[in-house]
Amino acid sequence: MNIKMIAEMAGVSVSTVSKIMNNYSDVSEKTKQRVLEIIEQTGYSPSNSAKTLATKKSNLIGVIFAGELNVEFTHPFFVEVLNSFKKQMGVLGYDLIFFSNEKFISSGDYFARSVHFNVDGCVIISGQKMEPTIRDLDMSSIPCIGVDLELKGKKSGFVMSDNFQVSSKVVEHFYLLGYRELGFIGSAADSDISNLRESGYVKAIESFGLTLNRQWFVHGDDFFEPSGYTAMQQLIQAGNLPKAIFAASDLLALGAIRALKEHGLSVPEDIAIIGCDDIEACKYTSPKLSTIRQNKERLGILAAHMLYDLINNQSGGGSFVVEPVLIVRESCGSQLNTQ
Amino acid sequence: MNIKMIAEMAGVSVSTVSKIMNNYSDVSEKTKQRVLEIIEQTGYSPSNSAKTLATKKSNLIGVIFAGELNVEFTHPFFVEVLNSFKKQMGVLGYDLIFFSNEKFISSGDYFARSVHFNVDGCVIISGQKMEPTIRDLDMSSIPCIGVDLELKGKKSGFVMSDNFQVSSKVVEHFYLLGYRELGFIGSAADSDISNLRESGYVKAIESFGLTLNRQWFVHGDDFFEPSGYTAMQQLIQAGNLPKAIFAASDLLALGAIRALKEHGLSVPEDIAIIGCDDIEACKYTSPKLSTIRQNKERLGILAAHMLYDLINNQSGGGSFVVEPVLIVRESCGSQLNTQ
DNA sequence: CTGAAAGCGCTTACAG
DNA sequence: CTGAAAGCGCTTACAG
Repeated sequence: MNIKMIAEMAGVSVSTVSKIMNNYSDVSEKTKQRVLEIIEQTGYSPSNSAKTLATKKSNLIGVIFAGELNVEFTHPFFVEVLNSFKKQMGVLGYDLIFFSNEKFISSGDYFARSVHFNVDGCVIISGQKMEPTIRDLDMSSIPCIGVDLELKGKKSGFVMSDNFQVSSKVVEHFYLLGYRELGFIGSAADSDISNLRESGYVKAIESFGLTLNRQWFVHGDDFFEPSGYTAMQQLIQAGNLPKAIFAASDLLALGAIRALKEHGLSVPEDIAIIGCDDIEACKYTSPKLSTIRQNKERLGILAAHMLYDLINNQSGGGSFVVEPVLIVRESCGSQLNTQ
Repeated sequence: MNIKMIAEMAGVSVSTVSKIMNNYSDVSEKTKQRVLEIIEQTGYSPSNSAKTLATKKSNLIGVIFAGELNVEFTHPFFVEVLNSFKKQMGVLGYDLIFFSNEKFISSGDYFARSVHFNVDGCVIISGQKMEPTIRDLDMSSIPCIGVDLELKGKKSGFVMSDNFQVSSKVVEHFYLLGYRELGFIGSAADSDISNLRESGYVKAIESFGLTLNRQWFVHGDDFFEPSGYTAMQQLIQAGNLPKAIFAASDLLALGAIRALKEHGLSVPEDIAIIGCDDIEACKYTSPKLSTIRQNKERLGILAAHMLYDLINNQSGGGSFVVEPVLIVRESCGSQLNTQ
């Protein structure tokens, strides 16, 4: 079934059918109805490849997770941003394509893949370690939006959480609850996100006039639970513990709590803990984990709208920062101190 | 940059370049090297739409989540199967496309979307309620693989967990631990998966010669935590509690545990519980949740290979069943009884 | 071993 | 308001 067959069935030319499919106004209402009816009956759907070839627009958005391969869909942050991005992009008339073909000329070449598929734009979500080839895409003429990733290209923009606020909200909360001795558990030294949170934390501690004690700052190898466990053990072995700890991820926080429990210490009575990310498990642990939530839905929606504007030349990029929110549950000791 | 420009730069014809790109053998090694070098230098990547138009093969696989819209990426099962499917499909040379465009003629028409994008095949993952339009795709000539979804078309196949075994492993485990009074918490009456697990559970109870007591079978409105909580409350109110309960999802199990705790009952001492799915939270709750895990990675890999074979006419469909595995943690009371 | 030409299914000036 | 024709960038018989 193609446009030629529809044209024949309706007794009109191919051009006329095309015009009708694309909402041109210079077609008589009569022929329009007739053709539309046939399209309806036959269930005809125009070939996207032919259309893309003729127009250079594919209505496809490339989705890229700039980090370790094949963890994307199990990455809680990515997945939620993506969900809201997809929904919004769908409303705007676009479908999503994921690059996974490993037979590709050079598998990390996102720019080549983007021209290969003629995508109208790309969304790039920041993962653990960024691949350098992302820059080629960023600098190209293909519209790109970074999520938690600072893109600088002429046709690029980005959205991110206010990472300074992430940490500053934690410090403020600890401060108001009366904690003065604050520790930190981060990921590896080469993690941008962890470093951003740590430096924001340090700045906030200083701006609250608290004493910064580096011996309470420890780091794991990644953002996962065992790293938090090991990091906390270091702290315990060292002897002198802080009263409250901010962990750069919920899993790190959970690992820390496990280590604490094993040493007969309780959270939040002996030590208060706040995590980061608000993963599903926070609600079901004991104590329930207080955490910082990024507004992932908003991040996704903003990314979609910015990308749309970039594609349609309605904006020259730029960036949006969205405010994180502190979720108070049990592990920070709020109830403890307000009782 | 297109094939014509490459041809001119190399001083050969477009046909020759095409042959080289597609690994035809009837090209001299000399010209082949020259052309390859130019391709390398220019970073040329052939247009997918032109290629698709000419060959009717897109190297694209449509990914469909047959259920409520826009929950897909936050669905733990979907996401893990997809991760492994994507990886395997990538190795086989395919990319993935997600249908989200809501401006499409009729947004639920998966068949039309599939021809629109000329996908080589589709993977359909079973969600809560299946949309009837899935059948059109199933019955079409487009290769399809269902995951946890029985497809019947000539060019279709499916992979699924052995749902009878899911329940039967639970009953066996309970039995060996000495529990004789077994309850069940399911989702709504129209959920296929919940029903499958329930009937398997009933069959297993009977085959172990245990007494089936329907008053210990309760249902929530969905698979989420609050439903488990409410269902458990019903059971508690009714007075007479079973000694062990199998919940059709981990979240239902977690809700049930919360209700139990609130009534001063403890798990597994007063009542043992096994969930289903093995979500991440299981490891971090207290007690840690015993559960049944579907082999999602295997499901994804199998789906990819079957789809590949279907696309390349190397098989006529069929189905694979993969064995679920019981993950013993704390909530089932294993330690309790073996001490 | 190489190349000219038709064809895939659309869109878009352009002529009428 | 309608249609003929060129063109988008590939592939593939086919001729040489």
